[in-house]
Amino acid sequence: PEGTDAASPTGSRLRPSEFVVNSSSASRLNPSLPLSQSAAHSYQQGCIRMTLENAELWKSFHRIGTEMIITKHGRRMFPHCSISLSGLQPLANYVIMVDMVPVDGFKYKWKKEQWEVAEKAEPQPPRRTYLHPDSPAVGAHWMKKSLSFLKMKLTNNTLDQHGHIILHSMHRYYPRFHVIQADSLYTVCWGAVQTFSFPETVFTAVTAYQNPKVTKLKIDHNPFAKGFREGGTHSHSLQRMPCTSQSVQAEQNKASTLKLLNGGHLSSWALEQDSSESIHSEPLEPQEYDYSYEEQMVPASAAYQPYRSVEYGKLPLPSSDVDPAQTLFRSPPPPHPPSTTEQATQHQGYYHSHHHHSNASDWSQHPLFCYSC
DNA sequence: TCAACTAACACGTTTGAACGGC
DNA sequence: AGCCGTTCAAACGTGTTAGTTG
Repeated sequence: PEGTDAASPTGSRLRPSEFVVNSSSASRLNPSLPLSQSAAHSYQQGCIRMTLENAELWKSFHRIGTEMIITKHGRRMFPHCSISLSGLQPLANYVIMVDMVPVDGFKYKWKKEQWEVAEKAEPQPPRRTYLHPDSPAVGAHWMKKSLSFLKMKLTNNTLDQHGHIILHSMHRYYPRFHVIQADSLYTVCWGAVQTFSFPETVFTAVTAYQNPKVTKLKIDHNPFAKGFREGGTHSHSLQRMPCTSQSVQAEQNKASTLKLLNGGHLSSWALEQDSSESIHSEPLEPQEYDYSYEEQMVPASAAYQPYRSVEYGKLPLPSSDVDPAQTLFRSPPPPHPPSTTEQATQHQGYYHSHHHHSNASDWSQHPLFCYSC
């Protein structure tokens, strides 16, 4: 609430004025805000680092276009989200959470062995957050070993009562990890939020696998799918499936996407941008995530430059009253492009510092969080 | 007609209780 | 009594497939 002190990740107490609260998406995404200025402020808050475990596996899927099955009763992710943390205060309590963020404003379809934009995205389902079962725990605990979100499940059932993450099929998402300094689940909303995401974790939610390459990769790596490996009862069906080369497919996707978008919706930015740099379009989906906190984009390291925030200067964004559909159409939907981040030697998370200073109602958007309480 | 979705299925993995040995 | 390792059955998770839905 306004007027209440909030703890920084470093444990220092900051005056409310240091947490600029503004629920206006236009303000949060103000192109005129110097990034370096934001970054400087963020680094003062602490130096929490997050690393994606099994990053190579994620990349393997990312190269061909990760698909995640969603079912009525909930399906685990594979690869599952697993991270490691450093830079936390050993004795301070933290809560770790994950939510899923739409990559763009499109619904996709699998046509002729490639993903194409089908239509505008459906209205976003109830946004839920998965709370790591160890939460809250001290920083020393979180840094002791990697954190697994193995048991997090995805569902397409908007009436789900089990607290699973609700997603739309044929839409693209990426997991976003929140590190919140808080002594208990009840005080989470008063803590500072630091958010991380990884470009290679973008996936398309599906009710049935579309790309046979994804199926094969899952069978090869997921122990639960061992029964379907070569020599199994069903593996023959995979071998019949024709495949196009990655490069050709990527070009086809790009071409089809641009073709579809052309016709008044495609901006010059979309034409200029290489698809590999447009995976992460978080800055273009402000309407998707209406928390009342200042959103600061801070690149974690130079190695992650390809994952930098969008250059707003190239975007002809109106100052306010942004029509979600129009905004989203300004962003070229990436046909799961090969990520340039594969060149990075480290897999440190793309780091946003959300110095959260909001009221409890903001968190009421997280049913799972309520369940935990 | 067709793409998307659902539920049943077979198979392998995981989990945890029960047990025995030290 | 407590700890450790093994066994085994039940529960769980997986992709496939045929049928259903819109």
